[in-house]
Amino acid sequence: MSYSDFATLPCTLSRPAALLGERWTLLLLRQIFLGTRRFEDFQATMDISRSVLTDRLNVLLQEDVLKRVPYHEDGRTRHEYRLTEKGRDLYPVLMALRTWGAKWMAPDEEEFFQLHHRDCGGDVRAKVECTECAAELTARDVQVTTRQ
Amino acid sequence: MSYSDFATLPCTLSRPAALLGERWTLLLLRQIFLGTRRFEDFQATMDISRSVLTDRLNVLLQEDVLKRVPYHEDGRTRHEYRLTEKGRDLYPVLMALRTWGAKWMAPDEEEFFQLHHRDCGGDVRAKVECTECAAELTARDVQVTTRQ
DNA sequence: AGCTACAGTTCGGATTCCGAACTCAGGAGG
DNA sequence: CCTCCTGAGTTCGGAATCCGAACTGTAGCT
Repeated sequence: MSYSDFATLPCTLSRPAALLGERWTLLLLRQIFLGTRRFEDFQATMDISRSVLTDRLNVLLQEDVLKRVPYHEDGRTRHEYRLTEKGRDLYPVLMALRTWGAKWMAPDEEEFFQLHHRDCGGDVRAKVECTECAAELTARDVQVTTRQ
Repeated sequence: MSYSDFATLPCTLSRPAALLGERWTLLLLRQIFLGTRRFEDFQATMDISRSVLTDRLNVLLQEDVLKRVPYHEDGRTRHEYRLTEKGRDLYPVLMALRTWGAKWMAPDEEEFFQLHHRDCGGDVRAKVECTECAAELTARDVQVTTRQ
């Protein structure tokens, strides 16, 4: 079993983990959620090599996380990369990373960006809950049943 | 700015994203949350090369996500890798991946493992909420304010 | 026609990864 | 004491991936 086999295991955790676990992919998604959409802007802000950027964008297009959308500027037609619904749905993953980072890897300096609930100005955090009783859960509250 | 610079940016999202975005790291954490603790078992179940496994474990030790704990077997003392509190706190990240995977990458076959709330047997899912008003949030409900 | 900007592609060298063999420590068995 | 065995790495040569820089192609503007 090689790395890429985890992308096809019948496991709803290994599949996303293999996809997003490739180098640069999480950082690329961060940049996208921050509003970057164009090849040149990804390249300039992240300083990723152009060939790897091409590859990662293509993988995310293929997985239907991103879509190429035409736009007009100076009367020209170009394309930009935007999140699909599937891609937007990755928000909790990024927020879970950020919530963890805020607790355990917080920088001394000022934060690079801040997030607030539009309606009430409150802070944003990720959590795990039970769909039945709505209790907030930690790893210890959850029973794992492995197949066989 | 190279890849590793994202690990030291004053950004609570880029730091975890750079750490967990290295190849194998998310899959390694998955295996740990499934109960694997020993070098040989990681190597056998994931089929990762031994040198890369050594490297990834060392990074997670250095970041205080894992700790080496002595154990006894056949009268011998060996060491195993266990989650620290910081490591256990990554649970929402893995659950967010799984929630996304269940919605968008679900396999046709039977799931590799299942999760249930110990107390009530309910399903487990990750979500994003506002710490003020407790509303569940999507990317569109959140205002991003970039520094400067 | 020439210049510019965006969005890639190509390619040689550097880095990382892989697989297999090797090392090392400690206990068991003789 | 000597040898075997096992877990946990380390080493190393070849393969794959990544990087940086240059190159290509397309379309509009002057």
